[in-house]
Amino acid sequence: MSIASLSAKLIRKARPAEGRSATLTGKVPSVRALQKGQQTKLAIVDAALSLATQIGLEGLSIGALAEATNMSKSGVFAHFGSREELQISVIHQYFALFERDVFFVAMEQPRGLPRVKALFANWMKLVAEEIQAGCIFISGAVEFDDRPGPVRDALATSVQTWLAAMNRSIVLAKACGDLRADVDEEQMAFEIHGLILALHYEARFLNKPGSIDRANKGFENILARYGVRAASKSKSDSISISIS
Amino acid sequence: MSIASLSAKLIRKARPAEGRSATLTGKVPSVRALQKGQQTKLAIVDAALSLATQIGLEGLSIGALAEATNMSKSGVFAHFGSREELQISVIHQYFALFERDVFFVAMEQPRGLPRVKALFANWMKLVAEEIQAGCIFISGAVEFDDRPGPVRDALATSVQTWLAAMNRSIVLAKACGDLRADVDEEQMAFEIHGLILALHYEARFLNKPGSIDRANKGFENILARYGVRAASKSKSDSISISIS
DNA sequence: TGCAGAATAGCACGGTCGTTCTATTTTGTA
DNA sequence: TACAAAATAGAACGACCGTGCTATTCTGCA
Repeated sequence: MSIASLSAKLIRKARPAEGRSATLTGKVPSVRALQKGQQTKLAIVDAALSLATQIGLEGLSIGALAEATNMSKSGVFAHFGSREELQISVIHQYFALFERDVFFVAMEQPRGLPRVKALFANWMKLVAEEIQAGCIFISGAVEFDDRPGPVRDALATSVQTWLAAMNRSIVLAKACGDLRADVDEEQMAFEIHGLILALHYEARFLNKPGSIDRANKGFENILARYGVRAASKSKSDSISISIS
Repeated sequence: MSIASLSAKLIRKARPAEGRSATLTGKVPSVRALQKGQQTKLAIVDAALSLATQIGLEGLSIGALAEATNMSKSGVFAHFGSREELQISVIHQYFALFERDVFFVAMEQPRGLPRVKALFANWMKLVAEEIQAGCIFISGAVEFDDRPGPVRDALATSVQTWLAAMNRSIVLAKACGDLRADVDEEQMAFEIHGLILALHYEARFLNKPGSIDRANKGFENILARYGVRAASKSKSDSISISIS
């Protein structure tokens, strides 16, 4: 629940609060007039997102975006005020998509291992579906790791929110006994993250077949290591002095 | 050995054969005159490499490179004939560096687990040292995964050569009994690759402390799973049919 | 229906990009 | 030392970029 509220914070920031309440109450007149603008703005952002997943956030150009939406450059530009703001909007939009298709769906699973599994499966599905599209959480990290500024900040915040959610699900799984008591949650999250990145790399860049299977197998291996079922084998010596 | 010759092929391709023999024989006059040119060209490529590790291969601009080397744009340009050729030169140069610092050093270790460990350690050291610099095998993969052409080809070839070398070292380790007989080498290589990618991502983009330790721990976990010591528990069935 | 104000278009500016062409300088050698 | 060739510089090109300014069109409400 605290995870949901954590990410909901970001969402609310993406779209001004006035716009939301307006659709509900229909009271404020000047806000209702904005509807058309918001509508095309959303269309622009959608086009920008599908463009950014192909050529990256840095590759996004207002000219190309104008052409893709059959608008003038200045028409597109007016909605954002700067290219950076456009990029940030795209990041927020992608975050919303990520939240909907990966996070919320998985939250329907009961806490514990089922939820962790669902998060990984959905995550992988998104990345795998995007083999022709690319994940901007991954491409953006490379593009902006040496480029400070508001775009990097927005990206880092989104990614960290997501990784924190993943981490929290692991903590919960450990707490409710689905994982061994000595599990280092950060370590486990790190290794899972690695699987996703390797999948994205080998499938998308190297076009290597079987990458999805390897990611799945890797996840099974991780579960075999950290799950309680794995520890039950050596139950006798699981008094576990366990140095590291 | 076959790994070395495999990568040596690439190196030789990077610098024209004439240039090399000239330094040995000193016979051909027109070639000796090239020396100065080759010299500054190498200086340019070095500058380009350190520039590319920061802002990426796509961020490389001839103007910026000219400024960095105190040359004119056309002076720099003349050495390559096109921006793409410059990018390819940078890739080859990085491959040579990678080969020297990661591959050749590790080859001094005896085949088997020691060599696999050395390869991973050197690989990680390069990526970790580059936390302030960035690995163009990683950033380039993202930049060019949707951009066909000679640059992508050069990058993919370099990466695949390296990954194949890593893979081969695992195969050898399995063959000489350091790894369990039922190890899926590709799977193991995939998981190791994931660790490196996660390290690069979390350390470089998220500035998360402890990433190096997590990568090391992840490698230990992989070894615990695939190494014979882990299997030695069930030593009786390690008569090792050892197919490959 | 008419009228504010929002939404969009058109145009131009300064800048950087890769590239080409033509001098000019530098190099290595006969 | 002189000379051919290689190496470098300089200026200019067309293209695209983000952005600001000023019309023009469109929208939604009185």
